Amino acid sequence: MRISQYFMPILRDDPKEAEIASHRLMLRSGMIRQEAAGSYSWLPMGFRVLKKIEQIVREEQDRAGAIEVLMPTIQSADLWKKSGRYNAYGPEMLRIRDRHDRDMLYGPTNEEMITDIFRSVQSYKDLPRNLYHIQWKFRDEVRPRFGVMRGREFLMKDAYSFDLDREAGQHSYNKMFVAYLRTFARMGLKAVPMRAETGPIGGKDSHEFLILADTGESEVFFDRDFYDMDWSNFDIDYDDVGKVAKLVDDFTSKYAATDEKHDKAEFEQRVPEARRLTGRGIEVGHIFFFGTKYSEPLGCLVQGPDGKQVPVQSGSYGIGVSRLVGGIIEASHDENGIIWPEPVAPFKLGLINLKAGDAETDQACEKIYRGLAAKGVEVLYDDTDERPGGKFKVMDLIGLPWQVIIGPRGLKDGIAEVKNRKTGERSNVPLADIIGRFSN
RNA sequence: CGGAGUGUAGCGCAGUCUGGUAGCGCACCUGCUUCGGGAGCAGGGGGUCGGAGGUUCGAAUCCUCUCACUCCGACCA
Repeated sequence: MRISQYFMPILRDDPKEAEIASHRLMLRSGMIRQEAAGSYSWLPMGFRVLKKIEQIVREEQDRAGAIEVLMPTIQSADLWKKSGRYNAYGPEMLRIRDRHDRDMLYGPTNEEMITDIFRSVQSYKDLPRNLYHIQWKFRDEVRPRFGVMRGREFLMKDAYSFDLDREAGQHSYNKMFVAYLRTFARMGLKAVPMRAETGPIGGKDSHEFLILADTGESEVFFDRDFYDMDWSNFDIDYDDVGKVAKLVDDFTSKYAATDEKHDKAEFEQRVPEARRLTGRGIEVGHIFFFGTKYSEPLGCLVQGPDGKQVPVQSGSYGIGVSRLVGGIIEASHDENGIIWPEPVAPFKLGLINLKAGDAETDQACEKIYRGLAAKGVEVLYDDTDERPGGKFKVMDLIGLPWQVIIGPRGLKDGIAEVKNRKTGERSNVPLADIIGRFSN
């Protein structure tokens, strides 16, 4: 993409309303634009990141055997009245009337709807199943803040598992647990699973996945061992019940809790002082096992091998996709701007033409730009006639993992400068080697 | 929902107390000089002053109502 043809409204100054780093940087780098309290338009740069994250989530859900569907944002209130949550949910739920005066709502979640969908299944032979979708939700928060980290409208992946009995349900829960470890690790995050309150959704088993960031909403206490574990390689056979359970055990046997669940005495007893870590965390995922909480009232029954009808056992599994965009920035930025982990970066590298309009420089840049594009490398090419200083600032701000800098000075010797955004490391690379270096 | 604020050009702000031609910086456009970490000079464009009503010869400014947004607290993926 050529910046001269792109839409990337960079703000030179900090917008006054943005208090935290991710919000400030997302506005400055032209990723988002606020439309109302807690609701944002995703501009090209932000949208690219959102889609990358969404795709990683999708791939890991699929890998774990979940099946993608898409349910509407606007739901009929009927199902919610049946489950009892229409009254229980409170003003967070945005209630709407259609032209026939029917009660509708903008879905804050989809347990009722998916359970109703699943009622068509009659036999245990069609279990287990796990259905998920990635859809916009709306929760009318009293006080939205922190940009996309706590908006009212947000993109969420929610999955729902259906099993015949508690034991099978546990395996479904464990599979999602492992899928979450993989998902966050692929984004360059260490999201620590912590035992959680089950909250209004209810249920027995529940874990939250939190990433560490100073601006996190809750205080967290955990064992340093988490950081020494292998977060990169959970290549696992999801059908191997024992191995999946073992991995979950490994990650849940160590102490980790948010302030809500924190038990000081237990923490001090189980974790040696040298390994005790405290900090703040941002919740990016939450999984529940809630059994028959919805299947019973909504009549989602299947016939077991013994011919008896039983309500299915369910769990639900959420990931805050749009929140992750902010969360990743909170976990990865410096005073100059964003530092994107490569798997979610909007572009892999930024190509800077230091002297646009100069025939030789233009030609060298053009050759590299086309060469990389031909190899499928995502390049943002700054072909504008801005001054070098401004280009450097903007490129650091938007945080692409690599910068390739080409100007007359290096061109004399046939070299380009390659800069790593994260480490700041620079090296001179012969022009002829650039394309090879960045093609996979 | 309690408390505190703010709405004036794309962004950041002054002007409001004390009514009298709507300003400044950045950004933007034109030209010239510059050109490896946010350049200089000259010229220029852009505003229903959040909205409605009122007072007045005259309202960004005073009065009434209203809407939106931000921050702190309680609450949350």
